Amino acid sequence: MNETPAGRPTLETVARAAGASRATVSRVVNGSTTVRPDVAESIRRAIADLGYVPNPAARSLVTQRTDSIALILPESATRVFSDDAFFPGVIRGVGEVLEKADKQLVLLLASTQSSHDRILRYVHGRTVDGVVLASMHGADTLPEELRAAGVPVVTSGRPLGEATVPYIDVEHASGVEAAMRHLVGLGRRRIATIAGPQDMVAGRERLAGYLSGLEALPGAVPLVEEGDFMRQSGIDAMERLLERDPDIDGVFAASDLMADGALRTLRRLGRRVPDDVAVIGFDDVEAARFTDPPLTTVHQPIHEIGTRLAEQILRLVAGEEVEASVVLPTHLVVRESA
Amino acid sequence: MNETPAGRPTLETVARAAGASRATVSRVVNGSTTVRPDVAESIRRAIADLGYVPNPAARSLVTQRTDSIALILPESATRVFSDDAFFPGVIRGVGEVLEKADKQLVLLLASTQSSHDRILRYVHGRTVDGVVLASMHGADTLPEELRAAGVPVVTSGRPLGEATVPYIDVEHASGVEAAMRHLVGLGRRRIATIAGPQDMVAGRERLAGYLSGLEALPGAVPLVEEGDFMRQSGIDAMERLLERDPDIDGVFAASDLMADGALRTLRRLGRRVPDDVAVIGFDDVEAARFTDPPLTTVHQPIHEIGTRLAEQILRLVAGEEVEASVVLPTHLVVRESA
DNA sequence: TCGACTCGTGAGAGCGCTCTCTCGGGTGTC
DNA sequence: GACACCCGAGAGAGCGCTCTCACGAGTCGA
Repeated sequence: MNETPAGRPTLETVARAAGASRATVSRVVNGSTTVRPDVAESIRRAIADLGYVPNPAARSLVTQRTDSIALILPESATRVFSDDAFFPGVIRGVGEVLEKADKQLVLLLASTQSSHDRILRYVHGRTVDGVVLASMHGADTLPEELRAAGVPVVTSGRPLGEATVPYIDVEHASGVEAAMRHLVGLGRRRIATIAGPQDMVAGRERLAGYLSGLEALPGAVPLVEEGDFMRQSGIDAMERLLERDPDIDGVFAASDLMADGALRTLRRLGRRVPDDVAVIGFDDVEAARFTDPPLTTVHQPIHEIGTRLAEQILRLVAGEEVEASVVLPTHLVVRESA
Repeated sequence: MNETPAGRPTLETVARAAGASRATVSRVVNGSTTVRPDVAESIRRAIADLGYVPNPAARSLVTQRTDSIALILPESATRVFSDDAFFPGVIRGVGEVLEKADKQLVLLLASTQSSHDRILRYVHGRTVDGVVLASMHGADTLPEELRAAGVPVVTSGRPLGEATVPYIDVEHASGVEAAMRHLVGLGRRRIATIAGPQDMVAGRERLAGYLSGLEALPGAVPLVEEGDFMRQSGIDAMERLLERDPDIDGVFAASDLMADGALRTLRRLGRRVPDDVAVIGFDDVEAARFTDPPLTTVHQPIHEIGTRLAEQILRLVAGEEVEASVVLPTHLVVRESA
């Protein structure tokens, strides 16, 4: 009935227009070198003329690949993790690398319950070739389940408990230790910490860094209050800390936001920073340059976490081996608060 | 050779296991009601036993749907637009609604040049059923091109120039006017503004709101410096403003970040806020509660922008009509800076 | 000059699903 | 009791692509 189908051109359409077979057109589309140059050229022209674009569904049906990677963000991460900057930073890093590799980024926001199943369905349905899992809280079973499903997985942040999948993380403890050395070097002797949530590895390791850094001070007792990485919790924790010991002269906060909160409490209670109390944060988010005074903090390479995550998952998807873990360096950025 | 294929179960596998035909299993999977209950039940059991999950590629090959929606974020938006909070906020809103509708969210980060083509390829390849376009700079041609490609599109923020696709935006001008009334009501007479980029509608309309709000002050001359929505530009713009007129007693900044920057400059130059100079921002991001003093600002419903975007694109994809535009209300949140 | 290769190309199967069409058998009507 | 009807279920085509296999033509050595 219809000689010229109205819809999108298919391989068949292109083949007819170029006077070649579907197979040869497919070869050209996929960059095979075994096609005679002039034939390839006329096929390319036909593709351009017709505006042909391969149908990815048809392609993945046969190749069993989808050329897309899922990035799973726990709901909490979308607003909590240390700072909002973490989330966009990682996404951009991942996106950048995936774009170069011509892979799609499928975003799965894991809001609690139901999403767990939904994610597993996606993965079992092979909607994606691989999964990047960002900053898990607690001992989430998702990494393990995904691994069991036979899908390549990389996580951001070492999982609590035994690590069963490759991960990318940063040197939490050594970064904090550098911060502690800096405080001690400034002559601070009563150093407290505002720790992060202890159900996250980042929270735990930064606390561990504080404790080990404290060993440089013989006889010093740990002074710890826990926050949730957000600003308000830093404000509150600093109050509790000062109640417990009014003579604190140094504070390490496990996130910049909490450090900023601490700064506010200190200012409100009449302490001068850094004169009376030196404060160091962790993350080095944009806002750290704008606190009052500008925040000395432990820098972590957020963007690189994203690019590394993407690189690893691409290698796994390609069937290559990857290191069980990549731990990126952190370093102290000295500004005015310490 | 192999009676029991090792791979994932297909409809065929399930059909054999349940003693039914592929068609009937398909009916059950897709919730058709015309299947005898006992048959449906045994099929469901077979599905559960085998862990069957439909292959989305095969499905979209025949249905011509992909059940996924692209969210396109210009590179700049991922770090600039008003505040980082905007980006995650919109994503979460969009993701939330799409998840409920069982659609996938495909994130396309449009980093300048090449991505333009890549996006068009995606869309022409029908990798997605619809597109949500976030906060375009300038007179981007993308909305128009997408529309021409016959793909449902919704944009966030009214595009500059003629709007050819449905959009979601907020009441910039009237929100700013409320802010201006507030300043005038406080007795301020020399009111300046730190405007946003004038190649973005948000920047223009907020400036328009300032100008129209200024009309309540007979004889008042507009005092405008332009920023880029970021904090540093607010710091700088406020300096220029004070050079031009040291007696400024009110400032409207087109973003909270710029307002925070202005606050810093004012403090540094010895102005008291709000006593000497009252300051109002726009956005009502989290950080606005923590500026010094806490920022009076125009609230915009970031999360709702996301949910509305998703709702509209879902309706378009479903073939329904949608309003050419949805403009969400803004309102003034009075804190201490004005 | 002939057989053995290589190289470019086409034919055709089949990926897993949906959906139309068809058909058998049960029900209802007069 | 005969006919029309409806409902549940199966057969089979086909979505657009990749990839194996086969084949014809050209190349080369003996």
